[in-house]
Amino acid sequence: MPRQVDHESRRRIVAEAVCALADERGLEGVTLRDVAARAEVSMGAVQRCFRTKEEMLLFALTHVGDRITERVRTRLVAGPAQSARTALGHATAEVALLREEHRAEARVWLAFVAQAVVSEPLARALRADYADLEGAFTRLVAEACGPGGEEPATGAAAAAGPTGDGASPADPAGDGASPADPRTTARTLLALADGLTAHVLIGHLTPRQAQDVLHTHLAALWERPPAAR
Amino acid sequence: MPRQVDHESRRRIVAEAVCALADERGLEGVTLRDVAARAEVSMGAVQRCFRTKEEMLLFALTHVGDRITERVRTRLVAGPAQSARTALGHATAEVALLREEHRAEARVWLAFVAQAVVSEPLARALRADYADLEGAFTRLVAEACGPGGEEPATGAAAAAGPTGDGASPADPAGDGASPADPRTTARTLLALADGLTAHVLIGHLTPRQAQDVLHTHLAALWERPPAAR
DNA sequence: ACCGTACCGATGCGAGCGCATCACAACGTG
DNA sequence: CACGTTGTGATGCGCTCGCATCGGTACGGT
Repeated sequence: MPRQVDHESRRRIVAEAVCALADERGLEGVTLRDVAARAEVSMGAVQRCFRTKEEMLLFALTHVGDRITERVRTRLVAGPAQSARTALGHATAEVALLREEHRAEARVWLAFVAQAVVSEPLARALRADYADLEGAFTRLVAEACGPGGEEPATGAAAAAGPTGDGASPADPAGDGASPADPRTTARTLLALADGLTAHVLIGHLTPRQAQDVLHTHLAALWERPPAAR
Repeated sequence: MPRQVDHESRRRIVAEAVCALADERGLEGVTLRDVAARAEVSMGAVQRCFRTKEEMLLFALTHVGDRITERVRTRLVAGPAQSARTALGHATAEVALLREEHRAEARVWLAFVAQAVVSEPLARALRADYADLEGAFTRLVAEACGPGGEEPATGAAAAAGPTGDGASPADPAGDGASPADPRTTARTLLALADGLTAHVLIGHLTPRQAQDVLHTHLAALWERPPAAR
């Protein structure tokens, strides 16, 4: 055996095994032994990479999160010539993990979300991911609905990053005619995407039906006067 | 001891204990011993009520599901004089479990949704609940947007029940100007509510922010020409 | 009054868990 | 070429889990 192996790549291999197991048997079915067997390494190797099980799960979560946001970013810069509106549609569909080949990721993600409710470290990682996504979506929405509405999206809008305001002030007036700022629209899209993911996973909706819902919602967005948003 | 006790009420007590534990420690933290201790009964009593642990969880899930749908129904028939639009807003907020006192139910619900991904019996129960909700919401949407849009909701529209078509046909034309039928609108509301619930639970949104998102989305619904929907 | 019966609570069991430990093997170095 | 260092994989330990079992107990019928 080599005197020193690439720890980082091994961590990724283990993380993949965690995801595979979480996909088929849920997060409860993820044990150190099974992970080691699935990753085709010894249990000791897994324990060398991660001091504790929770640390392993946390790494797997950030691994999946990075992969998803990376894919969204790739999807956006791949077609910079497209309008911001279609770019937003693609990004949302990507986040919703509706495509068949990403079903596994969706299951893993939902499992982690549920676990994060009772595990603060996981919740922190999840919040960071969502903050990034919300920032990117907010910029995209502003671009799609703001100036003209149809011109191509700039690549810069796709770059994710922290947005600053942790807690938005929320409109003081409880009135109904709220202006619906881009941030709120982005939050709506994100929550809708996650809800659809869950509904598809438990079999309440087919991927096609979820796609329809998403498509209809986006279409309704553009029909409203863009300047008002 | 009485020769025969009320099994049904005991099952409910045990179900409450399951929910309490799932709320604070997640579904993985629910063990037969702890459930028995929390319900202040012996472990043998729990095993008498439910043959297996999964049967116990399934009962707890339907218990919670019934309570939520019951609350939605109550909320609707309580104010029959209100417009269908505000009724729909109240119902959606209720399903989203945004109120502080229902946070526990939200946590339990999310835990069950995640578990249902790998447990077909749980998934079945969940699908049944969602089918009911979708039916009720579809009727409510049709009433709110259909004939006039503002007249009071009838009590009949609030009664939940199976709707029939298991798989909607989905529009054949892949075009953008879809008419957005009430069913699709209802599915959007349901998915949005669930997504918001999850985002609040993991701390990405505050309840207030989620309420704003919901409120804005509903307001946008009514601004569009009602006849077109 | 008594006995049958249905129920209860405690205990036992096998399995599986996360984590700690340890002898060994494979390199880089003198 | 020998040696120390370092990573490795198997094994052990303490614990808790779900589930099965069993003697004790308090009714209800006759």
